[in-house]
Amino acid sequence: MIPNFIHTYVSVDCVVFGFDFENRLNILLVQRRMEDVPAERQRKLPGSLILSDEDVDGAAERVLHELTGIKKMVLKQFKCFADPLRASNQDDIKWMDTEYKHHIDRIITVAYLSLCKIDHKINSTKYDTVDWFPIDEVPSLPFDHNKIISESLIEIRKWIESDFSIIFELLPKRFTIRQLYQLYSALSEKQIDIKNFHKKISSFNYIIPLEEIETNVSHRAARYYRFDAKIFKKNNTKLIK
Amino acid sequence: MIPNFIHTYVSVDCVVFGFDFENRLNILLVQRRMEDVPAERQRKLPGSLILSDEDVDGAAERVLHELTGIKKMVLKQFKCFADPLRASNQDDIKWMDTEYKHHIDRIITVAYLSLCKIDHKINSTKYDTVDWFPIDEVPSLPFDHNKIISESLIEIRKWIESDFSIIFELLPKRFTIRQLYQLYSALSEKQIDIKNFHKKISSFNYIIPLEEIETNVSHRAARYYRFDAKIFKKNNTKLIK
DNA sequence: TCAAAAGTGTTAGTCGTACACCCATGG
DNA sequence: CCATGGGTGTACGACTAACACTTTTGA
Repeated sequence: MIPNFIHTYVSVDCVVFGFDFENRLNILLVQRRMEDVPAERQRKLPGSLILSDEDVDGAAERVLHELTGIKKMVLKQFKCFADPLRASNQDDIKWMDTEYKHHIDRIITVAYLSLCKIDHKINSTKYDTVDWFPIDEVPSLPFDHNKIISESLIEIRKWIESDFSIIFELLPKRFTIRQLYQLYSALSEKQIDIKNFHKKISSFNYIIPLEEIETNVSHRAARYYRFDAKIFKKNNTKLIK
Repeated sequence: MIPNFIHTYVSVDCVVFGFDFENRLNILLVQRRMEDVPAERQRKLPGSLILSDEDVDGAAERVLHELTGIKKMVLKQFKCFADPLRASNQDDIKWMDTEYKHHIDRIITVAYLSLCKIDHKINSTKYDTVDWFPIDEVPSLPFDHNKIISESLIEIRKWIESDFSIIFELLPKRFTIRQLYQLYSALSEKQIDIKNFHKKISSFNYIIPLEEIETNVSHRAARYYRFDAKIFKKNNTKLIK
């Protein structure tokens, strides 16, 4: 043992975004089980220590699969959090003692972003409770999970900017241009006129108009569209600057 | 001890870029001392294990300071490398044994980008040998350092794109627009006509023309300019899209 | 008939690109 | 006087932003 250098466990934590029907960004939180702690303090980001034969990407894929039951989810590593005091809260140390059957007093984590259609069924093999929380209703979380979430918001915006196509991971397979507009507005600083946005989007050959239109709306029904990833990849350019 | 979960050392490694007078991107490599290994195999990225009271950013700052003697260098964390086999080469294990006086067989690292004016004096308090290598002349390196470098190239391009002002960290304090052009060309896919580049750059109010001009050139002497960070921050916008 | 949103068209202005032209300097 | 690069001007086309206008639907 070298006393000066850290010798520690390493975890991954995943911030999974969804976009709800009220045009809000949401995040998946799980429940950790602890006695003597009020239910509101029981939420946390899904995550896990890394196994001895795992790479970090592999660990994140495992966490996401155990969380949702979905096989292949898009994911992006965005930052390593290693503040020496990030796991120094007594509740957190106590939780790790029981969860991992071992006393852990420092731990560094590698944070991942992921995206999920909010209407997709969540089938967790690991957690009893998995819920969507609108980002402005996320409670106070253990460790530095609130900090991770706030940095993930900056990161998802950069991600959309550098690869517009991943925005469709958050939308249903068929969507209206207004839905796309509202999602884009929630994720981008730039505010675009919706009419011009409509014109621009519908001009892209990888946005395919469907026969279906909205029903039971008190205004002219909007057309549904789908995103064609193959055509997008051919053009490859990022068409929204 | 939990056998399934990794319990490991964590290091930081820094890829420090410079831009030489032949318009090539360079990288700083240090020498590790090992007997029975040919000199060509002795190069590596500057790095260190993290100390027990350090955050990763702090460790990277320490490494950069020990490497160059410069107090504040811009730096950016870009990726955690944690392949279980990244430190499984026998030479590398042997080197860690002597360097850290302890047997280490797995180690994960957090990679950082940094930028340095290539004419700045390097005053290392830790390494005897620190040298600039043009990126296409980087030798085969230990661990996954070659992989880290190739990913850092993608990352520095993204960085320039998202914050144009950091490009001036690589240029001398006074520079010609041609120098800036050549650096930009080396870092960007977009190829711009140099005349239009000139017109655009010189129109920015944070690019200040100096009285000085080139001497001893066999053509009309170019004016020197300097970058004014304060004025840039006021405008804040990224002016090259 | 009204409100609300879909969807199309027009126009003015901005910005990038291409290129012509003149300037300055050393060989 | 020529080659080389500095530096400025112009003109065209593409894209953006603002907004008017028409269409469709339920209440």
